Amino acid sequence: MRDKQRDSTREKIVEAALSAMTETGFDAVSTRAIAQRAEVSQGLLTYHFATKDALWRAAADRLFALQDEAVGDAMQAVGPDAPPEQRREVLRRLVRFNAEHPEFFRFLMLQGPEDDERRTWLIETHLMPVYTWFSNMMGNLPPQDIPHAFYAFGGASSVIFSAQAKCSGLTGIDPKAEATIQRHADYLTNLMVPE
Amino acid sequence: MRDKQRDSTREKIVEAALSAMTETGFDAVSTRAIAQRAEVSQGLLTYHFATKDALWRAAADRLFALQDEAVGDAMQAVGPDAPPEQRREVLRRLVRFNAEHPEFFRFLMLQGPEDDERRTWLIETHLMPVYTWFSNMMGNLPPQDIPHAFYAFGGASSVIFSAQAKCSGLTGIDPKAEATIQRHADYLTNLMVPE
DNA sequence: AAATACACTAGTCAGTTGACAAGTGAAAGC
DNA sequence: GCTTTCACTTGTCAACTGACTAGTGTATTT
Repeated sequence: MRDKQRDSTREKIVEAALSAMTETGFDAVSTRAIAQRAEVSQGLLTYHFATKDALWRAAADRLFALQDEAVGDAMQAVGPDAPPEQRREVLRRLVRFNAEHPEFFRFLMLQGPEDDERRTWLIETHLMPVYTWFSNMMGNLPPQDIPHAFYAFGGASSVIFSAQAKCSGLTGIDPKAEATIQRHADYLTNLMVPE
Repeated sequence: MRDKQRDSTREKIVEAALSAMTETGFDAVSTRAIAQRAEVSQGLLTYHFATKDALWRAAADRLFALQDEAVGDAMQAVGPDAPPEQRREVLRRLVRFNAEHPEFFRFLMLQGPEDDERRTWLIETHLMPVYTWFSNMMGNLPPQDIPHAFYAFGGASSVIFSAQAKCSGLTGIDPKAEATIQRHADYLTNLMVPE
């Protein structure tokens, strides 16, 4: 009973931290602002997460857990010899994940070059597995193209959703609309894995 | 004589502000940190630029002036009926610009949804013209594909360079290397405008 | 029913923030 | 040569930062 309460509070805090941090970045967000979003006292943050840094890591863990849940199994199942349609399906799911979680890409981009330790931790703990799966899935490409495909697809599939407010103001289309997501997925899939 | 000094100082400050702000974001950077980079006193920032916000705008102006210098003329020259090779050349130059100025894309991404006024100013003043040129250049595509092409190419051509430190740590390739830039330009150009 | 455990709050700390006020000194104008 | 201009520095301000300490109240254990 008390444990359940504890977990739900921690979750509420991580959720608030994640959304706050992906709006303005780690350093720009105060623990008090996060606490206010989570509707708890500021002291409670340092109670559950010793430092702001630890809270950042908890937010990262949550983010990659979400990604794994959404595309992990599909991505691992598709190897270099898989039929193109399977690959296309995984790419479509990745686009959809980025549309539903624009904070994922923002979190990665906002983590700048300034903090070596956080960056290294992020690469080793979370980024490397994803890159390995992607490499395996796209193993049909020439090996030297893999990093380019990874970053090209990563950027191409995310920016339109992660720069949401700018996108609708600029192009008039609504990046949250189902039709937009669908069209973006189709557009990219056709580029990367032609039928 | 004094005017020249004034201009070079202002430039030094804008330069420092730009590099600092694109590392950690607007709110996370202190005016004192910027002043230190520019090797001037903190008070001088408020002397030349009344507020931190004004300094941000000056940084944006400089960034888009750089872009215009690098690709503006080429982009405006290529219309919907231009031969593919011309379009390919502009895309290659855009990739190169993003490689040489990874701070450009970072600046755009770090500007989150939090500040309406800055975002609107950025769209109307700088983003809209670029989007219009791009639309015109890619006028051979179905109109409804234009926003998707814009964001897909924008993201695909930038992230590998703007996430520099993460990229070399993750993939082992050096995004600053000439060969990498060339390869990325070729890879993307072939995707977007097949020969 | 008394004792314990612990999720949680309030208050406090030194250090940092953006902006401003007052002063300095060297170049430009007369 | 005297005055004015102005790029620039120093010092100061209230407001805010992350982390810590000392508590409080309620559920669980004995």
